[in-house]
Amino acid sequence: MKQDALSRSAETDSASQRKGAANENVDFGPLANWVGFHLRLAQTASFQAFVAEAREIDLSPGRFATLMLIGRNPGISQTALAVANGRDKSTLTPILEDLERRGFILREKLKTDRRSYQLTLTDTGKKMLEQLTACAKRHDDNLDRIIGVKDRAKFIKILQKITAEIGHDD
Amino acid sequence: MKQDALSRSAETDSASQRKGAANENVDFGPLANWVGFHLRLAQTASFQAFVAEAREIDLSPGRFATLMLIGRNPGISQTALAVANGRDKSTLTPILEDLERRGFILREKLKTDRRSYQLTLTDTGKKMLEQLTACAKRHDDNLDRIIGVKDRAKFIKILQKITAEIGHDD
DNA sequence: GTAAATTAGTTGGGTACAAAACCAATTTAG
DNA sequence: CTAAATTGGTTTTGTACCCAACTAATTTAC
Repeated sequence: MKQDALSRSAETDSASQRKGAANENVDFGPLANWVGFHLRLAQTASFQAFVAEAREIDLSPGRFATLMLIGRNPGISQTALAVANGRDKSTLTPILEDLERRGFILREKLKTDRRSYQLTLTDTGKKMLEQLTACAKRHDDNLDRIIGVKDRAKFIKILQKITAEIGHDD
Repeated sequence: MKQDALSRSAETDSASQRKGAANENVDFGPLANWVGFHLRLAQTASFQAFVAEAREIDLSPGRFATLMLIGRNPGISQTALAVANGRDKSTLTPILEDLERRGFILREKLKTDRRSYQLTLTDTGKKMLEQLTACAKRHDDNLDRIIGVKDRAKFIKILQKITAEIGHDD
């Protein structure tokens, strides 16, 4: 029920004298019931799976969300993009540079405010976004299968609630 | 229903002439329904909140899980620890070095297999673990309040299912 | 026995991220 | 209009992570 890469090695391992700290027998203590811990594990796993799914295309999940947000909000600024994306604006600098270099996006200075950029997708970018969308859909269908259609909405709602409310010690 | 960290800043921001790409009006497109995206946002938020909660103590969530696992499984090896922790063993190298340097853990070579280390907590380490446990409990209670006691078990179960099943394309 | 394969841990190279300090353009106060 | 504050974006610095290549210890094959 909880086989990771580990159980494989335990089975492969004919010698049973594993010294008390093998995989299945690890005691997680209170960790086993802590949301944050499982959140991290699930996020990591899902991320990895996405990367695998999108292996043929050479664009990470982070890039994907970025493209999607630009596609949906043409003219968006880097700061707004960062906020929507839940990342620091400084994180976006190299990502956007890369996306521009690869010809997926355009960065035009605003006439009215020459500090800020106006981000839009190029045609190539739009094509890429379509590919990625298909790919992400496959990935998400997988998640659907695992979560179950019935619980999905509720699950997402809880995730959103966590994002919105935690740390905002109201 | 979908306020992120963003809405806060939008409220703080008295000037309402945000130029069309502000926070609330961002169109997330299909992203809004994708589990992976929300998983990332929630994980990041939860992580940040933990760090804030544990600010007085100077130990990150990752360190915390590591300490807990060693405390619960004295003598565990670095590799087993990495697996349980869902991280690469190479990631643990500097972390364990740090924990050892700070006097929280002991790393003893096994007599029977001089390649591997046997990890245990020192008394200081045990004290620290207790502090952290209390701190993590506060953090988790917060999450509890957000998720609701009723849904918590189910939520965790789904997270585990994702961790276990995704990528194992059966 | 020695050679090949395996295993525990480390090192090096690279990505993704945040925080703080910074620059330049713009707005606000006086 | 000028000085101060604010804002959009970049740079720098530091952490956390993975992967692939490596070393040393141990096991397996012959």
